[in-house]
Amino acid sequence: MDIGQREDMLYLLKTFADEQRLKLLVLLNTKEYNVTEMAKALELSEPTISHHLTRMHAVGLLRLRMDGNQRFYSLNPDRLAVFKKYMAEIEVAPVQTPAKVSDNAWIEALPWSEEDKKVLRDYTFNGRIPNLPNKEKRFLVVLRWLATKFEPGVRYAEKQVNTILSAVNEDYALLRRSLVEYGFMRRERGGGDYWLVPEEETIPSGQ
Amino acid sequence: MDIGQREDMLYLLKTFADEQRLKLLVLLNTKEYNVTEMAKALELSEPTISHHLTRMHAVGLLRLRMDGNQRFYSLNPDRLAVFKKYMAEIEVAPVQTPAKVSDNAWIEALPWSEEDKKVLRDYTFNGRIPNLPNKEKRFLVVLRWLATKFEPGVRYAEKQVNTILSAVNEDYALLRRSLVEYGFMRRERGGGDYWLVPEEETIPSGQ
DNA sequence: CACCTAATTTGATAGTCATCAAATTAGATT
DNA sequence: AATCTAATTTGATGACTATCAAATTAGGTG
Repeated sequence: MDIGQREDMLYLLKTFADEQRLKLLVLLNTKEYNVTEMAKALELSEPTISHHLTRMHAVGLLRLRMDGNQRFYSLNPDRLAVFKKYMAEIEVAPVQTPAKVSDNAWIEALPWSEEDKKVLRDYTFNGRIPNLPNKEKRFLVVLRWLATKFEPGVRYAEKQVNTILSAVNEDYALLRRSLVEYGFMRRERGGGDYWLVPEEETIPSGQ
Repeated sequence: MDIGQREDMLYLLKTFADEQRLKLLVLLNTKEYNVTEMAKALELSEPTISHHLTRMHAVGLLRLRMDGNQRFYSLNPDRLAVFKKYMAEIEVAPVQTPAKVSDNAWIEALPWSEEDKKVLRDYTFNGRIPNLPNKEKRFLVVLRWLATKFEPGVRYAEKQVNTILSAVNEDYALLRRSLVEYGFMRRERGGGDYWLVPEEETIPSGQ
């Protein structure tokens, strides 16, 4: 991606990155509109709409048709196509990891079935789980693994739990809730500390 | 595109729409970096880089690997893929015209062959031609039609010509030049007014 | 010309955010 | 502990910009 292209893309991006302008794009996707109509549709003043339209027109995203007093704006599909091309060109190179085998060594060390370990291998990356599995069965594997990150007999404040969980996935709230729901952890009545449920009271590993 | 998706996309867009963050993306495309390295590369302070990284990490674009004191950030290709998918989904619908038949009535009124009229029907939209045809043959049809917008015997200043042509397509300069090149109009020697070439001296209509 | 309507421009205001210096946290080392 | 290094957090500042009211421009019509 050359420098001129990046500048063009940056300006296009900044134009797109506004809630009202996104709404205008969606509107204009179906047909052309004049300024008054758009102001009504978005519940904004005409000067504001005019401001946005001027900007979008300046980057070439819009076409303008004059009709008497009125100005009808419509999308410029060509320009949109250019933008989409830029976006598509952003490389999603399979990030060349330092990829030490040791990164996954901890999985092999777990006293689990091959099947469960495969789930972990599939979903972990540098010790994190960027995307949680949807299937309940695999999600349970993740939860069981998360449980190993807590010490038996120790009481954890909610904040501590959050910190530990967020190291694995951003949606730590979901994880915390799920750990309790599925019986891996318990919480003090009335909302206090959390603690690990002893292994023998837990759902057994899949086979 | 549902509402939640649009919010997600908006936040992603805002994250992308910053010069430094774009640079970071390009950097991280090849390999992981720690904060100090990135600060050096972009010639910004560490807090500033940290600020950008935090944001990018919050929307899930980055992975984080801790190594002693250092924090290595890398791209999250999955999340990038999601963003690209959003972008690709922006519709470039073939703008559905108000399509009153009356809009096209003027075409039927032309004393031309069906073939030529079909070209005009295909390319006009509310009296404009948003995308000029590439094929020379069709482009000539457009030029012949444009010629009808000028009065025989009248001398037009360049600005007048531009105004008339830009009502049809933004690239009025190309149109003006082409009208002269293909012999539909002439220009005063030394660069002055334009005028229409009498019909009988013009390239005849296709069949 | 006077008037009406559509739209833009101008000017002011408020909110967001990129940036950096200074202070703080946290891991590693001695 | 004391210290060193890497990074984040805090707080302040400046730049940008979305928004609207008021003024202005411009086409259309009586």
